[in-house]
Amino acid sequence: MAKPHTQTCPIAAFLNVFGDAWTLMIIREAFYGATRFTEFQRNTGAARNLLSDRLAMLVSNGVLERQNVGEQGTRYAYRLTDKGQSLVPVLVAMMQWSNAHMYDKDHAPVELIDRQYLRPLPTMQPTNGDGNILGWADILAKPGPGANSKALARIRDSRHGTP
Amino acid sequence: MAKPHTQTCPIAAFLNVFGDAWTLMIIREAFYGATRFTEFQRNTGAARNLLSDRLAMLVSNGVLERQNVGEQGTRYAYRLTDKGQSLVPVLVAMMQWSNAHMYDKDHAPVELIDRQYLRPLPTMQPTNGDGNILGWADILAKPGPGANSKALARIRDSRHGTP
DNA sequence: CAAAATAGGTTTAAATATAAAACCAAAATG
DNA sequence: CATTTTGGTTTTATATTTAAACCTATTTTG
Repeated sequence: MAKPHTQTCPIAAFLNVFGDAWTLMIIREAFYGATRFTEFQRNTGAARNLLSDRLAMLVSNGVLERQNVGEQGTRYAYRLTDKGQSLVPVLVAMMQWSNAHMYDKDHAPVELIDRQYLRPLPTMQPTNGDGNILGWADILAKPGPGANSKALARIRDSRHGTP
Repeated sequence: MAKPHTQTCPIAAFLNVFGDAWTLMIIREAFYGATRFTEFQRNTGAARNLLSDRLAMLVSNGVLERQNVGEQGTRYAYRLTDKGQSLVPVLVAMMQWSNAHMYDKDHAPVELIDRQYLRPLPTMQPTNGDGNILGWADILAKPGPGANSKALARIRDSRHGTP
């Protein structure tokens, strides 16, 4: 992907890395255990040149690392770094939204289950420090220490920013 | 966007709607309070033809609804439906990941704050029914009632599916 | 050990999508 | 009633994606 987003915004920054049709499919496969180029290709169906580009992009962004695995080189394994592993909440949120809204009741193709007790995971939701669930109305988007003047203007103009 | 993903998979289904550079920027703006075409255009920077396509796609997917607002028609407001509102966990997970991994320490441009107590939100994480935080290793991807044979094979072949 | 198959790509051409600007009609504003 | 705003559509140039062919090094097979 090009990087269309120049805004100083965490969503824009996220989309500059993951905002295309294939990158999160690659991440999904990495979580499901894929490590080899061919495995990603077979399981995602992405064109090989795109897959090549995206894997390199993810490595350069520190989301995956490429390890040499063959005896004489030219065999590689792509694995999630810690940075990549911490995408779990994003993937889970996406799966839960899809399961709830994209399929008829009780027709989800994949369910997320607690491995220990074999119960479905509750829907992830934002909470405050006390564990109370927060809706969007309870959340304030506050300019952080890295906000520039454009970001400040955008947040100020929104009907959801710091009052 | 085309819809490249034919897999029976909640991530693929999600990406068929949101897997491009602009759609989630539009959703972000909707959460921040934008409702009008021009407002989305100004705040995202998307080309007008693309914005037009994407808004129509989101309406046809039931994520936004288009309400007539002018007295004589041809003035419209796009608002999040309940389905759209329930994207909050996805957006929050993305923002939290970005804040943690894409900026230097204490340089996040936007922080999410509990509006009542004015404290930063804790990082959203998947939990089990008892509220215990689960890592990916604690989660099982189980074929749901809607899994077809291809989905079953993919989950079985993964190193993370039902044993 | 030779032959065949596999891994991990790169290159190329055609199809598709995006970007940017121009254009337009209806409605609101002054 | 002239001007501006809104909500688009159309057009053209550019960039990206797709699909297939191609390539070389390494493994595996017989």
